[in-house]
Amino acid sequence: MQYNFNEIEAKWQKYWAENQTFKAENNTDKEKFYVLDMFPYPSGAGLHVGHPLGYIASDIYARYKRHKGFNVLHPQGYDSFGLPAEQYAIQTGQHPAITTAENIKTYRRQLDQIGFSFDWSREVRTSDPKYYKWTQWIFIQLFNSWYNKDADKAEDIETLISEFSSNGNIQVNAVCDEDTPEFTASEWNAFSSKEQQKILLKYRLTYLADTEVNWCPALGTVLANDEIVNGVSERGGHPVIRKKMTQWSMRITAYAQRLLDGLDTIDWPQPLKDSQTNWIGRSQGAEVEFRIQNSELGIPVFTTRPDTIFGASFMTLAPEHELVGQITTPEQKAEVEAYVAATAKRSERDRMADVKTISGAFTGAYAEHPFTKQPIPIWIGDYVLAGYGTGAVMSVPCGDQRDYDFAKHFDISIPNIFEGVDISEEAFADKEKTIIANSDFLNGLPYKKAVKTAIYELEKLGQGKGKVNYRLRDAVFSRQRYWGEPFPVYYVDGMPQMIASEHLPIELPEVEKYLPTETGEPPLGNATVWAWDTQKDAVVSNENIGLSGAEGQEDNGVYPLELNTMPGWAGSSQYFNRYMDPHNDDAIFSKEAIDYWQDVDLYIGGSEHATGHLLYARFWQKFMFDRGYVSKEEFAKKLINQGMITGTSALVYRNEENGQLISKGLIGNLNVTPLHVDVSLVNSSNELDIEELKKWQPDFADAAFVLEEGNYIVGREVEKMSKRWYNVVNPDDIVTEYGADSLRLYEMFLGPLEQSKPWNTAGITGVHSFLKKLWKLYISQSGADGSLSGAEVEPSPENLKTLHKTIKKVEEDIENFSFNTSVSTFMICVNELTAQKCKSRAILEPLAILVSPYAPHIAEELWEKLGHDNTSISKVAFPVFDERHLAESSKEYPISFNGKMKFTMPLSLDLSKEEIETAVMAHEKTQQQLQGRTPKKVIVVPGKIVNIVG
RNA sequence: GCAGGGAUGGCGAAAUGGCAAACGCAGCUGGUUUAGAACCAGUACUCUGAGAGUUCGAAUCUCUCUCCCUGUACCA
Repeated sequence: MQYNFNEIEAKWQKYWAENQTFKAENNTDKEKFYVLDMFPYPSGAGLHVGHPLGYIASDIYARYKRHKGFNVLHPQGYDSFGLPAEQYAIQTGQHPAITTAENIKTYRRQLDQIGFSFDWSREVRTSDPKYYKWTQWIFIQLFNSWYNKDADKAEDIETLISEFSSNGNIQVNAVCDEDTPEFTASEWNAFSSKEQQKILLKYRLTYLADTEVNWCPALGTVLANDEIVNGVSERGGHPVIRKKMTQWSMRITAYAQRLLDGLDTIDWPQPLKDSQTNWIGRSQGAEVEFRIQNSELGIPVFTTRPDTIFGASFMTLAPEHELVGQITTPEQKAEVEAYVAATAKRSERDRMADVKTISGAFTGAYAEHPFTKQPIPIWIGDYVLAGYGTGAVMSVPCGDQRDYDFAKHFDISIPNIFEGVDISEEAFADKEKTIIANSDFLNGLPYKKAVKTAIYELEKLGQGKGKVNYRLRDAVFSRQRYWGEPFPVYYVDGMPQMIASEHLPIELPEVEKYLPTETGEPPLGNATVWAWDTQKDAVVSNENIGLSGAEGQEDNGVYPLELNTMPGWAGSSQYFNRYMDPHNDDAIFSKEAIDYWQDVDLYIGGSEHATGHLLYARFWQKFMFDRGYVSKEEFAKKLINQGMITGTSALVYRNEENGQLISKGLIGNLNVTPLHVDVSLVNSSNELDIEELKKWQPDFADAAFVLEEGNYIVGREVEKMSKRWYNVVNPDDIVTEYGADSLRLYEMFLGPLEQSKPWNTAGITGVHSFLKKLWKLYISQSGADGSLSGAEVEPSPENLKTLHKTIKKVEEDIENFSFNTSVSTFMICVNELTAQKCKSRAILEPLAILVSPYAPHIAEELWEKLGHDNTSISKVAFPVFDERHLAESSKEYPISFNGKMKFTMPLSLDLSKEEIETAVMAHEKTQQQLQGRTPKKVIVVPGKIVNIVG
């Protein structure tokens, strides 16, 4: 009976679906285990073989945990809002919901045929109103919260309002906008409602603020930084300008320190933690106030080196700094304005690319040194960024290379404040070796002490204090897009109002076209039914909008709704918790569900989400924790980044002399151009199928080929899997030809999970023939019914030894996520058992269970053949390793001389060190090696090795 | 520039202080057999990027260098 994988796989996939084999229960005494994949964006291209790698690994782990008796939650869903569907809609007029639904269908079919043990009853789609209802709900919770620094957590905005009305904001220690004014309780109570709302926005965890964006007038849209190339739009090459727009932002900066500290509590890859750490960018130093001469103004600067304050010979402001206009002297005005204008014209990208050119302008103004009271010239320069720190620096040329270069370029003095250091060529920035000189009270102090003293003296003067600065900025949360979550927000008199949670979801309105409006409003500006009626609590036609807010007009309670939508990361920031209770219409999840499932035990996905999704999700989780909705401050205990599967492109070489295609081995010194050809045209020996190539692209139909030994040998190149290089391998083809179990095994067999590795379809025959051997081990080839003969015989000690060393290795491998070595172990095991002609049920049953996480279809079929009718192998207990079967009485000891192994000899494991030494020394080969010399030393490691030195 | 990861047969890799290259692909030899293929038996290659150190013993630990990948950057 043949191993008919197509039939077997279809049969068991149907069985699992019909029996809901992998449905996780919320009410059970079993211990929980939550295995999660990063859910995919369903793109139109479908899956290639690189995509399922992480899913296969997590599926193996989930199946293993079920065998181990856990109640496993292993859900899957779709991150289905996003740009490609919208762009397709702009081009074709097709509603993104339709394209998205079609793509999901393809994804589901492709995922199903690989045999994943997902609990599909819990599927979520971020673009489903039933799902985004809760994304909108979280937004409202954020709006209704502020960050209390004293409690170090988010609290209900009502607690802040009551504090304001009884004590004002003087004693409030909150994370808020820089420009928040101070007020007393009576002042607060005297404010108009609108004024109060404006002030509260400065505290809310999501707030409206003016933000600089990249606006492309020709395309009528905001562009992300990566959509701009050389200052013009990537698409169309239109100019892009910086524009201030009112946008929703998330006060993630409130959580900067906790996001940093939390990293120590989770088992995530170090590179990922490092990029989050860098992204948050904590730096410790001081804020120093420099007063401007002949002026009331002061300029605060942030520095990590307050110890070098006596070396500050000038100040530099970012050209965009708000004080530039006010402090510039009439004589310098023309130069400064020209410089500011020139900088504004340069794109971010230009500025970043060109860091070598030094430019700047003198404002004519002077600041006063806090200690020496000497005048310090104030310059502007584009090496100072408006968005970091205070947008101004105290320039210490002797201690900072950029300041040094600037000073040299503009001939500003470079005082040396370091003991025994030569600064004639470059700045000196080694903190550890720093001894301060020429600095009054700091003279002779090393770096750390000098910093402390400098801060102490600044505080005494009232011109500075110790400060921690973060690179992390608040996250802009508005997008001028159609295909995203609408905000549950309407505007009364320009102030944002939240729609009450019970009226959610606010569903995306229909629009005629998915482009921005002619007046430059986002696509939702095209919607005609997009106003909120506060009487009916419903979305109504825009025509009903009253003349609300206008002086003397009657307010009919119908207001315009927000036109922006939420960014891609909104839907993915709490989806892992929604899986716990995905159909709950009354709450994002029930308390029982979150209490039981708690958090993700294992999260597998790509490292490209390091500073996006994974940072925002941690932020929202901490917020949900503060507000008491979840019990874990970190949502995923362990995270693994699977590596990328790269493609192995195939290349033919065109001789530029005569246009002939030259086989790779014959190129020599010829001038050739490599051309990509489809990988499916090449066999495992790199031989090209010339006839198929001619059919594949007409360009090759008449080409002449220069062969070596009768074949055309292609070149190979490992590149990213992409249509462009004709190296994409579709899992559907692999499944049809070799089966899902072969695909699963092969993806694991390729190499360590976290490593990037090239795909080469040729190698799959190895694991495929392993499966055939496994099948043969169980199924008698002669018996027509495929019955197992001799299954009841007692296993031999040899059989048991093979089985138990396999159990041990496979269990260790799964726990260590070393799936590639498990596959080798299975191969060795089956090779051994085949050689032993093992037919014993006591061996074959546990082996089927061991294999089942990796190759579940064949395992189910063999389990059934072993007589377990109509039951799934998926929840059978994992075999228990028994050391007794591995017990050995003797070992083949390697005998080495000065560390080089010369021969082996068998010795009993019961022998003592001395007995081993005696036996080894007595051996004739030892005497041969020594040639009469007496060894200096004999190292005996019982059970391992003997080393003779001398 | 900075941070992180890496370098082992022709290829993917295994071995994390004790017999380097398990397992598989490709190659070679032989056999059974075929329309194509498939299957079985057997087999070679190579000495861990370079250099130094620690050790009885190093692919593995330490240092220096070279090269490759990934991320990130006038961050004060």
